[in-house]
Amino acid sequence: MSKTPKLRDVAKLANVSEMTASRALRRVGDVSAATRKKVEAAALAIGYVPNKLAGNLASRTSNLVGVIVPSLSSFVFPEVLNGVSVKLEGSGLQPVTGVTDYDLEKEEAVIRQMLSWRPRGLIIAGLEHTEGARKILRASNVPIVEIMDVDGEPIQYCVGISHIQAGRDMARKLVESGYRKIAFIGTKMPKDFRAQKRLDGFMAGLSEAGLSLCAQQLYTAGSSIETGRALTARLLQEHPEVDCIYYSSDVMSVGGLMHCLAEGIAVPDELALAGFNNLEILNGLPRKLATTDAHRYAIGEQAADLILSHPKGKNDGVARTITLSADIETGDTV
Amino acid sequence: MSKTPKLRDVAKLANVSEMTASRALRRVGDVSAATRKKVEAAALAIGYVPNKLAGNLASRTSNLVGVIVPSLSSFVFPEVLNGVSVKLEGSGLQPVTGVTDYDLEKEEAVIRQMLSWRPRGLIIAGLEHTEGARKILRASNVPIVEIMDVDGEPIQYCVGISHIQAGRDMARKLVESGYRKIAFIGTKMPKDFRAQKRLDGFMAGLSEAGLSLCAQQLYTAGSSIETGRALTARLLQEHPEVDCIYYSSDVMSVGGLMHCLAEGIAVPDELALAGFNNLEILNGLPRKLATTDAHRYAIGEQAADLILSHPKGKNDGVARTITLSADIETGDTV
DNA sequence: GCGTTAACCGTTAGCGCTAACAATTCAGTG
DNA sequence: CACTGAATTGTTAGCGCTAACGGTTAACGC
Repeated sequence: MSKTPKLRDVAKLANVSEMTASRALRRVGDVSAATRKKVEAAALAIGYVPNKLAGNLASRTSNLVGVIVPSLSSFVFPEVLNGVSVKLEGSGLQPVTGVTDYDLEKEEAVIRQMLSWRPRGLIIAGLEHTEGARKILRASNVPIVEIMDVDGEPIQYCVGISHIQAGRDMARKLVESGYRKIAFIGTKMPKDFRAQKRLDGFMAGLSEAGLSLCAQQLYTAGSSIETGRALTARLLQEHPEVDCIYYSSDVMSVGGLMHCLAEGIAVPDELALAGFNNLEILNGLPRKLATTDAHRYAIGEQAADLILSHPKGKNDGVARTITLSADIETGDTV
Repeated sequence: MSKTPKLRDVAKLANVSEMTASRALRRVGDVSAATRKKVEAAALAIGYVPNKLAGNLASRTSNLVGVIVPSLSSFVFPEVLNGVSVKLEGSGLQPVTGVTDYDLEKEEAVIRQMLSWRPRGLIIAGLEHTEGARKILRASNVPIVEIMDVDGEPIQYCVGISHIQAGRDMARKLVESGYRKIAFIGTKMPKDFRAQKRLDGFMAGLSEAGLSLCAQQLYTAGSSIETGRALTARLLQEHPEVDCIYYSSDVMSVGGLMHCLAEGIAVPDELALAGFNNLEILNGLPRKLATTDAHRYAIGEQAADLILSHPKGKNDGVARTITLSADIETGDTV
């Protein structure tokens, strides 16, 4: 029990060449069943664990897939990750997560770090990047999948929904349902491009109907039920006439619902609430709130699929965008 | 722009040896400021991205930290991951996540896969592993941190809370508060060792007071508000006398609260609810439910700290366990 | 002027594995 | 029985980088 055993040790013990041992353990090429058994037994006996650093270096490929997300604290990105994870399972590929904290400079550093592993693919949330990041991504010769959002210029592959459209659709739906005094509550807006796009689309949708936001609360911290509740309380105090609130996230709209429950405000009769994401926490509440399905899990799956099916060779330069439809779940609210 | 540039290309362009270029870019050893600038400029000019596979192989270390968790779908493990991530930030270490789906065989495979990257450390949820896994972990010469749970035999480092104690404490607290008809609702029990331990501790706590569970609902799917609500409804229908329910998770207890809100059951006067984890979703609800803080984030942080502070050399064979106190948040319930 | 020291840079020799090709074995064949 | 070709195994030459050590240079003191 001194050094960690190497392939050489396995080969010696099994009385074959290193190459044969390597082939046997990886199950590639022609190795007779007998020798394979012998090699496997030897590997097991000395507790051999292959060294991927060496293996990947020698074969000039890796089995890593980088996944770069702004945050892991929300409910959103873990689910994307989960979709990626599940899809990659069995393919031999391993997701590696990087977190950017909604900071594009940090994102560039993370991208650099990821690329230095020579991954089989890179999945990045968002279409906004620094020029430097864009440059190394393009030069990388690795399949790049930008996810969540399709409103922008993808580098190569792109899977997501149109947040502008999602905002606009929700505005239309709410107007159509008869609401006129519509407010907005959002968090972390400046750095969350997608939330910003939804708001832009939402306001555009209102304009189409000759309306505009009649109140607004912005907050630069993370989303939470508590925050949603507090902001809703404040907004209603200042603007009691509001009959409908659009939130940047379901977590916040649930907070709004909690406020209404506590204050005896009838939802949706006195006040309608709409969020975004279609999180699981919406299910089981006293009222089913309106939301837009952001297809988080599906986005993760499809991104993984794109990487899996990407042809080995040179990138063909053809960008491809998959737009998922962001369907509105009206719930009881609309 | 044909091949990806290598260190050699940088060195050539900067008119220095590869070694000097390497030192300059890594900022180790003695390199004059002038040459470093030259090398950095060259690297930037040709868009050099170092190859960590090669670098780590040559230096026989890596900057990866494996984090192995049962699931990413719950609210629990992403937060642990987050703690690890934040703590590792700036240290140059990168977390890599592996998911086991609460399956010990799969866990062993994931451990094997992680070790093949020769990581700087391994963080694994839980103390239960297959014999094979235990063996390779022990032989690996990599710092191993088992997290979440301290009720068992750690391999080396361990950070977590005692779930047995947590269950027992909650039982005592509830009994002390006057509840006598106490029920339990849990999900995914057979494979979730920690939930099982809490239940064991809880029942032990009841026994101490001469009580026992007066009803129980088990379910083998993931936790959700919806499931919590449904199981609560069923349990109360079958056992209307119940005055207090202990849930295996806060998500479930929130479901219970939703049922009570819908049915007009007064919480905690008619029915007390207690969960586990102290999730953020508990904040902002009409009632503050009782729970036990599982210190998820802190566990992640401390696990990362242990890896960071682990001495480079051989493991000294000294196991070390950090037990965080699982404090009860009584909320309005108790 | 010569040794001494420190700062800086280069040379050598791998890290542990695998692609590519070469070599061997061993039926089956005419 | 040499001959062919498929199946199986071995040999060679790195993958791209860095540890370890050796050399060079310039400054400085006695």
